[in-house]
Amino acid sequence: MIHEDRVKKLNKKEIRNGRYVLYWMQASHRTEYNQALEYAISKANKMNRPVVVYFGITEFFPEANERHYYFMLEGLREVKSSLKEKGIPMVVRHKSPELGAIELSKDASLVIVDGEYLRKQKRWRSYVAQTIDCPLVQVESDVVVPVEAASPKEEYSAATFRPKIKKKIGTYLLPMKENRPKVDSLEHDFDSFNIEDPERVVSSLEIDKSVRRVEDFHGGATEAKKRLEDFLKNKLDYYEEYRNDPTKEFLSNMSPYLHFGQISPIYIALKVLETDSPGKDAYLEELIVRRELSVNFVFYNQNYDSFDGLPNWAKKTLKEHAKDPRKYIYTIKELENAETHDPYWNAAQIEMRTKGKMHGYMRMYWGKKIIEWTKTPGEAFKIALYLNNKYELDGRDPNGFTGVAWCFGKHDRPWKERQIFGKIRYMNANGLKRKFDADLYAEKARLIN
DNA sequence: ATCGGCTCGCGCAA
DNA sequence: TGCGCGAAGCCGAT
Repeated sequence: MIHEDRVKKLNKKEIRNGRYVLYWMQASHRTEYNQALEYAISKANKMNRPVVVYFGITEFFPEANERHYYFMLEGLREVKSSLKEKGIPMVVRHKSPELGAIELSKDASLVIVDGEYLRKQKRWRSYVAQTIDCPLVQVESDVVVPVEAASPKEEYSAATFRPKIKKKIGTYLLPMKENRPKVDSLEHDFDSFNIEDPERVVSSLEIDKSVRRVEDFHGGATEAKKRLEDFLKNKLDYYEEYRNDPTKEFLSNMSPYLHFGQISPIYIALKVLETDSPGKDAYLEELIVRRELSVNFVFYNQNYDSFDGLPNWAKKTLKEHAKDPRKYIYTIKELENAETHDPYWNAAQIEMRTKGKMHGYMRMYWGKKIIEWTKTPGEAFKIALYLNNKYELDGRDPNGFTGVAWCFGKHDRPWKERQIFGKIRYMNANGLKRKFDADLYAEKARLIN
């Protein structure tokens, strides 16, 4: 059973007697622990209809480049084959996602879509909801606690959000029974875009190819689970101690997989709870409280991707210091090319550019320094978000928008006023050195550059 | 090494 | 209305 709080009717149209139940896959690129897929299967079984899964690949997805497409396609290839094992066809169309959903809805009894919280995806959903002639039902499948159940409003900080979501976790963090569709529909013949070979697909698409795919991360549910097993076995015990040390490898590295929905946060959390590791609580804090606080931010704050979305005290103090003299001013190109005077900052930028994932601790330092080394905080915000979305495999994620905003005071508190930063929390290289061997980190980056 | 101050707003207790 | 407290802070005093 899928909890009713995950389910939201996006229009008021009636279920009709169509040929199949359509699942428009958008956020959750997986077949395991996918509540939207399960919901579609259970609806279809009740109506004695087959399930059809649809995915639309557009070349115009904002800020997506070869790095993201390749990782996504590796994951989608796996989705297609595991759906096939369940007797479910996956139809891929090479067009804007909402247009294919509308076309395929014409023969559907109803359409299910998974949950997403960003502007563009919300617009696609509402356009489809009003255009099609059957229900569009959203099932939130990439959070432990559905966003509106966790809190009815934008939260001020982790401290205000934590007690609210903690009370709800038990209600939603449950093992899920997976059902097979009763009606096999593989014989249905759909015109589908071939995604067997990610390399070929990427070269055939007219996308931004200036950011190459990475060697360090490969997409797909199998790869995600392999990494999770390694984390639980070898790293979780030391997570609390070493997670803020970027010279070590003690993070779960789940964020790219979570971003594309290739693994479920519920699946991860249940696996973590099966252990008796001392790192459990610290990790679940990140996976659930912090991650879903970021969903709360993008869901309730329409300006999640700009300076305007910051709390008033932060905007005020940053504006008051916008004209303070800067010792260093770098252009976006110099930052992008890791050409600053600061070897630690450069190392972080190189790590992101080369690996597709910057260490979590360095993301804070990295963002703070962009404020310090650009002309205005408004420009700094744009540059930080641009670089984050371009190079991180988990770019464009609620976590990314929230992480950048945090550097500018979101979910944080004021500190002693100083030049440029005002009352925003300041960070400097001494802090890095206090916590880990920063020169080793810089040296490692030099080797991969 | 450790500690208090910095500073705003939330939310609970009263 | 008062008060405690907060993602990773820094900084100066002891």
